[in-house]
Amino acid sequence: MATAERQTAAEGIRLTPVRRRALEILLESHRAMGACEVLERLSQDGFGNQPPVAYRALDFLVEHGLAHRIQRLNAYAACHAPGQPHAPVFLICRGCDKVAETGTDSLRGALDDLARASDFTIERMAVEALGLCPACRAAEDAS
Amino acid sequence: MATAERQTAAEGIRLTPVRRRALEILLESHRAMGACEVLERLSQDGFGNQPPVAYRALDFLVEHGLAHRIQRLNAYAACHAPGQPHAPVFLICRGCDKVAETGTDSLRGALDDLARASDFTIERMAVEALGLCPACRAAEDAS
DNA sequence: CATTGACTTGTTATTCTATAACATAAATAA
DNA sequence: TTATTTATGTTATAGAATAACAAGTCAATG
Repeated sequence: MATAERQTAAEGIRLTPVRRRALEILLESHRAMGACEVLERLSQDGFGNQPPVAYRALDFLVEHGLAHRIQRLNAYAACHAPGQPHAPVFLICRGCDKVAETGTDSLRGALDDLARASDFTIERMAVEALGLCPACRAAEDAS
Repeated sequence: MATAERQTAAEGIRLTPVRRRALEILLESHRAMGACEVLERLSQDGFGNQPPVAYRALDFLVEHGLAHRIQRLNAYAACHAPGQPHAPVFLICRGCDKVAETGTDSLRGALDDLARASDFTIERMAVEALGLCPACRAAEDAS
């Protein structure tokens, strides 16, 4: 959160009350949340209760690298390493729906090579893996 | 298409008329298509004209590796290398919406390493990169 | 201070995407 | 044949996202 404040201040963009609260909500939950879920929380705190309120705040966060959008789940999650450029990898558990964010330099390297080879300019990317986290795998093996 | 027939026959699954036609439609278009777009074509060919008709056929194709789902576009595209296991990478041009499917072994290696390190069982994954294809970049630079 | 212009928020309405649930029909197995 | 599974068609509904407009806020300039 402090990082987010520093970053927005440095870039001269405005972390307004709704946006700030939306980020806090994502950070507090420690998981990916749907826009409607975020909206519900926002409206409880006195902000508007129509979809655009949530979508605009979330879009802003994604736009400025403070949050990620998990396409597969139609959900959003706070970025755990804002500021520094990275090729985030999301490990999505189909058992409990938890999302872990990781990433490696070797992956980034492989992607950069690929972009060079195909002459494609990559501006933004996401790697989403669906599977089972250790806990859910254990549960499934047991049954 | 011939590959698809061989594969379904080998696996003992049924490539029924709707499914077959859906795959043909994807193959003919050489691009990613929305479910509704596919539905329209299917209904023109005498199949049902309600959403589930398209979604079921497309889900089947994705399930069996004959097509991919491009999350970012809410669209589907035929797989260009069905059968063999791969970590497909989609290069999505934000200018013309064309989608190129590539992939490298080094990428797959990096992802496998990641999965091992986090003890996460990856069952399925997709890498989607958004950016500009050579043609659209040239057009943008010119303006 | 007043006013301009850019940005932000709230609201209404609508569009697009996807699935649940059920009835019917076809294919496979016993 | 009969039973069982699998697939299709249809109705209805749920879920996700955006367009368009009105109103408010804010900083900067004259």
